[in-house]
This record gives sequence, C-alpha cells and structure tokens, in this order.
Amino acid sequence: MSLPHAILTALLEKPSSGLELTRRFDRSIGYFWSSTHQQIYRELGKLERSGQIRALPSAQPARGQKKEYEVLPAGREELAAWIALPEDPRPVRDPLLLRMRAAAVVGAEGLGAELRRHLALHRSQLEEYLRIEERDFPPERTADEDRLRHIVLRGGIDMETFWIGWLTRALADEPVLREGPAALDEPAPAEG
Amino acid sequence: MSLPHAILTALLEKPSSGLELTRRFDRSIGYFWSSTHQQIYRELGKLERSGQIRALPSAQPARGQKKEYEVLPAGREELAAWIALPEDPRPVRDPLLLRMRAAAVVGAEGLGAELRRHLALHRSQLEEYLRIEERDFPPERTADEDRLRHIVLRGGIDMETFWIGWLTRALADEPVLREGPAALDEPAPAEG
DNA sequence: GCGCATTGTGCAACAAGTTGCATAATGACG
DNA sequence: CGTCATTATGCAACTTGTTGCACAATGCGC
Repeated sequence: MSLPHAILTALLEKPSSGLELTRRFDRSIGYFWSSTHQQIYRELGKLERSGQIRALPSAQPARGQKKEYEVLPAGREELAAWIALPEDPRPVRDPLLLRMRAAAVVGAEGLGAELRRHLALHRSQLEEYLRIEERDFPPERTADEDRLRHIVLRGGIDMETFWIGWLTRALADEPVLREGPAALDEPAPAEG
Repeated sequence: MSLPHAILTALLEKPSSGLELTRRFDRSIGYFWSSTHQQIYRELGKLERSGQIRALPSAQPARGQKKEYEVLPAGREELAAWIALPEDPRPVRDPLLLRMRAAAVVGAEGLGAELRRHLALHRSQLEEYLRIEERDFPPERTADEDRLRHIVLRGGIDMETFWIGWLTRALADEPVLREGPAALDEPAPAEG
C-alpha cells in the first residue's frame, strides 16, 4: 500500500514529527494522498520497527514530547523500488457518479443542488492549485525534481478541470437537474 | 457509505442473485463503484436483515442454491433520500501521482514504463466506454433516465480523457521519463 | 503557582474493503 | 455411478481507514 511510501517521501523532503507530517498531509502531499494523524502515527511506529526510519536522537521518547523522524537507507531503497513496481490504477469508486446513476431509477430530487455544491468546491480547489503553481513554478526554473513536482501539480489541475467541465456540462444539458437552490425549510407546496 | 446504495440501484434496475450482482459490478455499475462478491453477499445480508430488500419467495434458502433479491419500499426510500444528502467529494488518493512525487526525491527509475503502461490501460478503457456509448446512446432517444445514465457514462469518458491527456503531456514534457521499456534483467552498466 | 488553550502523541473501537478458502448444488463426460 | 468443472453462497482473518477520546508537555495570562 501507499501510505508508508507517502510518509517516506514526506520525510525525505524534510524530517518531521507526527504532527508536522499531519499538517503537511493537509496541504502538499495530502492533495494526492490524504491521511489522518491516527494513521500517520500508527504507520510511523511500523516504519520505525521495520528499520526504515528512526527517531532523531535529540528527541526524547516521552509522551506529549515532540519526536522527529528521518529516513534510513532501507527506507529510501524501499521507496525507490516501489516507484517502478507495476500497480494498476485503482478501480473507480465515486459516490457522485453513483448517485446520478441511482437518480436514473428513483428520481433526481435534490441532486442538482449537490452538483452545484460540488462544482463550487472543485472550482475553489482549482484556484488553490493555480495559486500554488504561480507561486512555486514560475516559468524559468527547471531543476529535475521541480519539473516532476510541477507535473504532479498539473495532475491536480487537470483533474479539477475535468470535474468542472463534466459538472458544468451535466447541469447545462440536463433539465431535471435544474431545480431551485435546495429550497431549505420551504414547506411542501401542496400539504402545508 | 455507498455500497448498499450501489446494490439497491442495481437491484432496482433488475432483481438479481449475489453472483449476478457481482458480474454486473464487473461492468456497468462497477465502472463507478467496484466491489467483490464477498462484500456484496455480506451487504445483501445486512440489507435483508434491515428490511430494505427481500429474497424472492421462489428461491430456497439453501447453500449453493441461487437466491434472488428485490428491493422493498424502505430500500427505495433510503436510496431516494441518499441522493440528496450533502457529501463532499472524497479526498484524492492516487498512487501514481504519489509515485511521481516520490520520484522527485529518489529518482524516476522505472516510472516512465509505468506511465506508458497506465496510458495504454486508460486508452483501452476509454475505447470501451466509447463502444458502450455508441451501442446504448444513439443520438435520437432521450428518455429522462437514459439521459442521466448517459451523463454518468460521459463522466467515465471524460475521466479517461483527462488521464490520457495528463500522461501524454507528462511523457512528452519530461525527459527523465523517457527511458527504454523497463530494460528487464539488463546488468548494471558499471558493476557487472 | 493555577487554570487553560495549544501542541503533541497515542490507544481503542469501529467500519470498509481484501484475500483465501470452505461448502453445496448441478450438469457434463466417461 | 464417479469425478470434475462450473455456478453459487458464504465464513474467517486480515488490512486499511475513520472516529472518538485520553493523556502528557508547554507556554500564557493572572
């Protein structure tokens, strides 16, 4: 699985404590492999026990005390090997597409509002990616790692662009999705 | 979660046994919510116990004996309610993007071959979707459910198109990904 | 020095998904 | 009739991911 490799990557970029990792998983790395602090702590324990990372000597092992980790050679080798490993794209599991499919049999009541909500979310995520691109990848610099990281970011950009395009098209093409904006609390027209 | 709703949708489209569902989850529904027979049998049990589906009377409850299920009113209501429920897009967890990010720190050895392999897989999936589109959605017919199902299929088409575009661009733009095709068994140049 | 928010680590229980295997009926082959 | 492939259902154990909470240190206001 990928979580240990996500952690190794993050630690190679910069040795960190569990909480620092958690925060970085809420931005950067986490855009492509999200995780909670729970999983991260658990996985850090496993990686330490298997000799792929170690706590920096400076850090005491007391509870509530910061503990920084760094990657050991074994961890780096594991990560490098994993990169070349054949692994098929995971089968899609998307609740929104599924809901639309369900709407085809039981009616699309309320689905249009959800689509518009998702559209807004994807637009704002796209904006964030574009801000990051502007900040971190100005046209000139082209070190190898920078280019690879830029391509990853473009993956995010392209993905959001795909969703925005699909949602927009769906809303434009499909009359049954064009209901009012979720009509909170409004009493049912006939039985009030 | 979505598996029970995926099953309800499938059963509304057509009452089925566990194995039939499993097979349909390998095509159609499964393109957007994949699942194994294990999960499906387990979930069928739960749905039956909670009164959302029932076994058709004709089917005996013996092991190794086919058992067909149909959706009860409670199940249909549950499904209709779920459609309107606000649920954010799930955070992305994509191993390929992660691997590319890892490659930025430990080297892209073997990654190019993986990208090309994925590119081929996405191309073939796209072809399949286009075949289905041609077969099931000729330009004329426009019943409501048909249009919704068509939009879902277009979701798949657009998603594959996004991947193909991103992979193609990555391979074109990034020299370090342009290695030979995986160079199996070839001894290391300097230390043979 | 005491209360309190913040930072930080972690356990426990649960939910969802995967893997491997067991078991039963059924029909075809010889 | 016996064996064997196929269809079909299902248990058990495991891995991965989530949720809720407990507990320890640290620094700040008073």
